[in-house]
Amino acid sequence: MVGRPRATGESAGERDSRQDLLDAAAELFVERGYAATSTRAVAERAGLRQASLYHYFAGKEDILAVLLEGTVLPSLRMAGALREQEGSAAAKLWALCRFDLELLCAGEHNLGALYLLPEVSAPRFAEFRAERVELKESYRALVAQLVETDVDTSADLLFGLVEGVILTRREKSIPDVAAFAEAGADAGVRVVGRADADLTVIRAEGRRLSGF
Amino acid sequence: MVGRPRATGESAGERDSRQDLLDAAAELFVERGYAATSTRAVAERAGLRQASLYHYFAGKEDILAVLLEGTVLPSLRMAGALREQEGSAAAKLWALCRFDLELLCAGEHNLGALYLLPEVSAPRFAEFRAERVELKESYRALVAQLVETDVDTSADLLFGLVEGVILTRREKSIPDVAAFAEAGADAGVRVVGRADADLTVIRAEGRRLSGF
DNA sequence: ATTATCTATAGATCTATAGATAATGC
DNA sequence: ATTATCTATAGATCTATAGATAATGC
Repeated sequence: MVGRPRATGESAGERDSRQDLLDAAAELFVERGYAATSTRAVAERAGLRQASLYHYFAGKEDILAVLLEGTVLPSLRMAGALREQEGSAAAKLWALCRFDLELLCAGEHNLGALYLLPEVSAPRFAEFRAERVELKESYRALVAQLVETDVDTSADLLFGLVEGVILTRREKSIPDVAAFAEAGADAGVRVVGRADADLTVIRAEGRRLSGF
Repeated sequence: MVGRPRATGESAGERDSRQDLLDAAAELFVERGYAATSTRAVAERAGLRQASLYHYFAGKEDILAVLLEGTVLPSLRMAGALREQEGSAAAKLWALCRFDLELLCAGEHNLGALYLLPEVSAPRFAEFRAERVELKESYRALVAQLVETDVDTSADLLFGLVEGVILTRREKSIPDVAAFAEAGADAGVRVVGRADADLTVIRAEGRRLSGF
């Protein structure tokens, strides 16, 4: 290994020190929040001394920005892929809900909880926020094809249903993620007024669309 | 007014300085978060100097505890009142969802966002968290009467749908709160599988139950 | 020579306490 | 005398920078 050895004796994790820092920050930001997490806490959890963090990141905000970016991009890509396919709006909505729910439930840390941090409203994170607005637009466009009135309200409620899993996950672990995501997607299409009788068909088409 | 006058010249607000401090803290904790809000910021927004805050509160945590307490108690009371009435589970669930949604949408500040603060997981706020668990139990008990399988999952999704409005409210204002709350309650009973055909009846009974 | 780390620290906070002061009430 | 406020400050952070050091690579 090039460079001075760590004072702790440990060597970098499976990937590298930068990734060690991101992992440590993810865990601490989710559990304690951004402002309450010091650069010292992040660095030391990663096995480094506080100042060494500045070799990899321009500052604390930079770390949060990198973490946030990683959480929306997959959903945006999925929404785009669905848009370009043939299929019913209900099935696309089902597939999008399921995908987002799986993503929010996946991973050791509840990374979706980063959205909840009040610091995210700072100008520094405007790009991230714009991407979330774009994702919400995708939901809205599908909802518009499925309900006659109150498109905005339905889209708000549906988006809330999906993101509500972040709050659920904060208080308990979700044992069967796949089942939970499907049940959530079912609930999503019910919110926009699909009768249970149609669900079997929608689900089957939704699963097919997810493969692309 | 007894006591030394404020250095700012202002006198206390409509109620008293303690309430001025609570209002200021509510606004700042919701917008910037707990750790990122200094006692100086709270005191000065309330028109006092930093140290004067300690005349009313033992510390910063104490302020958050008081604010949190005020946000669950009304919902718990409503859940209790519904439990003691005659009525269908679907109508009770509708009424509870509507009540909570109204509450979360009411008030100048998005006080529900206080639940999102990572600091709430500290031992100091265990009582508040226990009360939220109790509220969630009320949802679960009603859901258990309405779905056959996956009671827990349905209750999680439903609770998420309701609390999701906190996230919605962070990004946009809700113009017609009453309409939004009813639409949300409708969506709630749909999530537990009620067909649209039954909704008119459920709504009518739910509104009647809300009056108690 | 380059790199990854370290130690040390300046300067800016922030919380909570000690004790003074400017009102009213008795 | 009591109360609500103030000023001042101790002590504990915390972020970011400066500059040293211990490896490898050439």
